Amino acid sequence: MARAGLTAERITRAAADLADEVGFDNVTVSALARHFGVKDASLYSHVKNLRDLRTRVAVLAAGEMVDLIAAAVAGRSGKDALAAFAGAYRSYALRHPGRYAATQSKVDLAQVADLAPFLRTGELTYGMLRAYDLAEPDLTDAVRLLRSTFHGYTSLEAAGGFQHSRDVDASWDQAIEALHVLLTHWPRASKEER
Amino acid sequence: MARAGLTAERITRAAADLADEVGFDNVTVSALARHFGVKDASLYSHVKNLRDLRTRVAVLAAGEMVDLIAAAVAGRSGKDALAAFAGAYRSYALRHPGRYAATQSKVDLAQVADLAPFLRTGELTYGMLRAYDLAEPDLTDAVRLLRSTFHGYTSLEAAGGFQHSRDVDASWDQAIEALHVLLTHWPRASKEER
DNA sequence: TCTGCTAACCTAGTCATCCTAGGAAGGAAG
DNA sequence: CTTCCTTCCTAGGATGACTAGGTTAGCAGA
Repeated sequence: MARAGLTAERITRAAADLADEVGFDNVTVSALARHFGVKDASLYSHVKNLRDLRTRVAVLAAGEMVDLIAAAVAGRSGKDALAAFAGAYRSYALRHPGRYAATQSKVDLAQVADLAPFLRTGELTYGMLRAYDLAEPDLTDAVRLLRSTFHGYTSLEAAGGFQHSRDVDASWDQAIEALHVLLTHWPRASKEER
Repeated sequence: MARAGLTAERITRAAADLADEVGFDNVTVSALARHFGVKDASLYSHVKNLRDLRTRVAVLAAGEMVDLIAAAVAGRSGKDALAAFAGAYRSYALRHPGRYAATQSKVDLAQVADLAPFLRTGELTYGMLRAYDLAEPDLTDAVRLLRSTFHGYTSLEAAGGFQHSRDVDASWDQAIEALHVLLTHWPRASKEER
């Protein structure tokens, strides 16, 4: 019998593709085994268990996503960078819903070998805000607000949470515009706040 | 043998409690049956299937949540109303993570008998923005941005997505403050936008 | 009190999935 | 050609969703 040529990487990639098709939660070891024309048990030589597989998909997706965002932001600053970051973020989340869901799943970071993809996203975000001249703790607050908005908007949109009365792309552009205005008029923490 | 006194409502409530304990995705018919000291099959006389059960939990949670928000917002307007809305929203999401996850799960609204809880949230949000004097389409855009931020922040916080370097409550207060500023300086859509 | 009916609940079974233990075969290194 | 590791297998246990069809509790009416 011919070997299927299984690898942790190939399995992870197939799992990510499957997640984009049927949803991250519906990725099953059995379905992957069928995809490779192989028995379920065979996958366990390459992947510890389902949680391990999910973690691998999360790392893969986080890496892909941060690469795309980095490429989009490169050479831009201020409002341009903000729009590029947001556009790349939303584009990835909508194009790869399963992969994106993976990045948002509770991953035990202690289990992750390569933390770089997760850390780079933070660095990119902080870098993007450099143009707005914020100091801590405003900087962290602004980062959190941006992340929340990006994640919230895309996940609500992907879940069909918005009615169709108003174009979703236009709303998004407007949201970016609004966030830019917000960052330029950021209400700085007064001294009595810590 | 004594009857357990099962009801769709009792099952739904138990499922919601279980969801808050172990997570919405980990709610299982078997576990609920065990909780009632009953066989799995018995639940299917009251609830069609797992999806039906999840939908019921979602409706229950949405109703509870909108009631709390409505109570918090009542009699307030402007920034006060915004802070009250946001506080009630976040408080519910953090106190009842399983229930909150249920409200965010993709619910086939065609299956839901009572749509009122879902519609009331929208009404409350639009009402809250009345003080900021926005016209369409800015109004819808602002609503979407607020919902995105609230949902994004609470779900990132619940998932442990924020580092511990900066107090999460303080960041939240600052975010509300920032959103208030944003709403008062909202960049209105110019005429060439539709 | 007895009869009947309608649920509520059960037994028994199917199917899908995750996962483990241990065996056989491909194929590269010696 | 032999050795040995890895890949993939068979076999099987456990849990969970769900169905078909039977039994019984407990109430309504005679």
